Amino acid sequence: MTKLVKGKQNKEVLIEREPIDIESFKKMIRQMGLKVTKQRVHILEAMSEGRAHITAQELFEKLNKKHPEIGFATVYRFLKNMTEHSLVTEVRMGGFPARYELTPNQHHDHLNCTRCGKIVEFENESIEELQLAVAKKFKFKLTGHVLELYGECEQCTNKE
Amino acid sequence: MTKLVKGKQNKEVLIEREPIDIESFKKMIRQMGLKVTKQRVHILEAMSEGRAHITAQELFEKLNKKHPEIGFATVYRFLKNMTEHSLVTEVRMGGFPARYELTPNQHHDHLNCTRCGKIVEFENESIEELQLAVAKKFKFKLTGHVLELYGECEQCTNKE
DNA sequence: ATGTCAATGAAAATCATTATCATTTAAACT
DNA sequence: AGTTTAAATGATAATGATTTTCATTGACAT
Ligand SMILES: [Mn+2]
Ligand SMILES: [Mn+2]
Ligand SMILES: [Zn+2]
Ligand SMILES: [Zn+2]
Repeated sequence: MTKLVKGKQNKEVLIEREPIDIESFKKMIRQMGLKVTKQRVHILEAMSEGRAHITAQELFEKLNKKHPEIGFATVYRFLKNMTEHSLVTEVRMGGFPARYELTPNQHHDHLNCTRCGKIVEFENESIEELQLAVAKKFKFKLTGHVLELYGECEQCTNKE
Repeated sequence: MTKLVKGKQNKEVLIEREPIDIESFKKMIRQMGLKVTKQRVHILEAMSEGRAHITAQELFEKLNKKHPEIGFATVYRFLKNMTEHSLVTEVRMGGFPARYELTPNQHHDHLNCTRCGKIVEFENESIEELQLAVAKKFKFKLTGHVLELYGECEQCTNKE
């Protein structure tokens, strides 16, 4: 069953992202070997505007306003498609529902405020290198990693 | 409903862990402000022997053999208690069920083989320091982090 | 030994996500 | 432009992990 609950819209500190037009969206869909449907284009539009890290539920609710004809199964399905094709990155924080973002050119990890939900994107080349060194030490072929930092942001620390 | 399915028992490369006796288990339970029950002692016993990183289901099934009177609600409940008291550490890999381990003295992160499920524990002081630096840069008070490396272990790479 | 309140276990509920399936539709082909 | 057909959709049911409920049991302070 589908809830329609408002999630608080918290701040994000994002790395640069270039805007994308409808034609590019269609191209992206074709590149995945999928048919171009209005639902898929609308999903990509919705993801490219507003909050970068969005849950499937939030995305469905956002879409539901302008395009009530889109079912949430389609949202989940297409998010999965895009994740498999690395067009979208799935971010899991703790045991919470997965959040999704259009994969930017630049790799990054996340710093999360456990009080207000603020998300900061960062990249640290030294950490990346050290990760490779660790994998090498144990003779692993490194294919991916998850680095999530948790803490309290400045505003939350001050306002208490 | 409760399944009784065998999960494959994969290798682990663990940091040192000192064995714990029943009296210590009881002490741990009392320190959490909880009553000492046989169920809780049995859960701690089961966790201290065998695979270090175990799911709630696996733990329940393991216990079920010797102590069929223990319900899985109790297993979940006590794991949650212990996690909140940092006696147990919850490890989440991808979208898979959470795994639990008795928190060792030494902090560590994990390197996982995505083929065979092998888990290697490691600690890297330089990465820890760099994480602090990142948090500081964004004026966050760092309270925790998740670092999981994914890859293919040597054996899996060879046997393909 | 007794009383009290926490703990337990069976079962139902919840939450996120995935699968099913009848219907619609994109797009390849006349 | 009309026909064909497999892919896509959306309503709904199903799933899997975890949590909650609630009647009963048990730990432990007195
Ligand atoms: Mn991001
Ligand atoms: Mn570990
Ligand atoms: Zn904050
Ligand atoms: Zn392996």
